[in-house]
Amino acid sequence: MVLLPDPPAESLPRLTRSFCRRDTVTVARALLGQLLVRRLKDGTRLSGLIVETEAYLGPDDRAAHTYNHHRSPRNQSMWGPAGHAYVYFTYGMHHCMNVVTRDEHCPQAVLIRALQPIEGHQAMRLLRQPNPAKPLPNDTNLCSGPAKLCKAFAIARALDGIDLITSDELWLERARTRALPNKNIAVGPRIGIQSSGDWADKPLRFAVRGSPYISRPSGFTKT
DNA sequence: ATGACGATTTACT
DNA sequence: GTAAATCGTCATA
Repeated sequence: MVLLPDPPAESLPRLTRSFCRRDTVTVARALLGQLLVRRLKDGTRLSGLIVETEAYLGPDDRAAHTYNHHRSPRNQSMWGPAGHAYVYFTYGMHHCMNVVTRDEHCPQAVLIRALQPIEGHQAMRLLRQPNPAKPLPNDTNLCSGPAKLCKAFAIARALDGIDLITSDELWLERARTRALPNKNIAVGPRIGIQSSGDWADKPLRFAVRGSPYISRPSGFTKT
């Protein structure tokens, strides 16, 4: 089982806009092992290593919110520059967060699906608060899904469109210089998009191989 | 104005 | 394994 090492306690250099502007699959892979950081209003710092991502490839991608060039107030962040957040609300109760990739008017993004909690476990637990009488059994479930991590990080529509490169509320830090080697990346079809025809089968989900912090251990077809 | 639909999670059989 | 929760968004009228 491959556990990622904890990054140093002090803050790391940020990921750049150039990092995010690259090919979306490349970014989805390169984000694995990098740190998502949140500063709450009260100053609390939360962070987690990214262990699972999905690539959404724009107008051609039937599973993407920008399929067939669909553009609306909801998804306009995907049409903007790389390095901004696309946060959407779904199922009447959940938020999910993406990192926008490529150039402006090329509406692609990487969905962040799971994190390995690093800083602020206690605050995250309070934010998740599934049932105060029945606390979460362990930290592997804290951020093991796209909506769970948004809840734990207090990420909602108010943060949609935020610039992850310059923001002091939500940003990305470089926890590893080299991309995770391919042999340590599990690859499979994306989750929850079964009605998307042939795009449902494409290998656009990426995870740190063997990590206990991912949303679902099954479904991976290759490295 | 109305109805169908989620890039999900949780509880329950 | 299945089902319920719950509502913003968008297409249609």
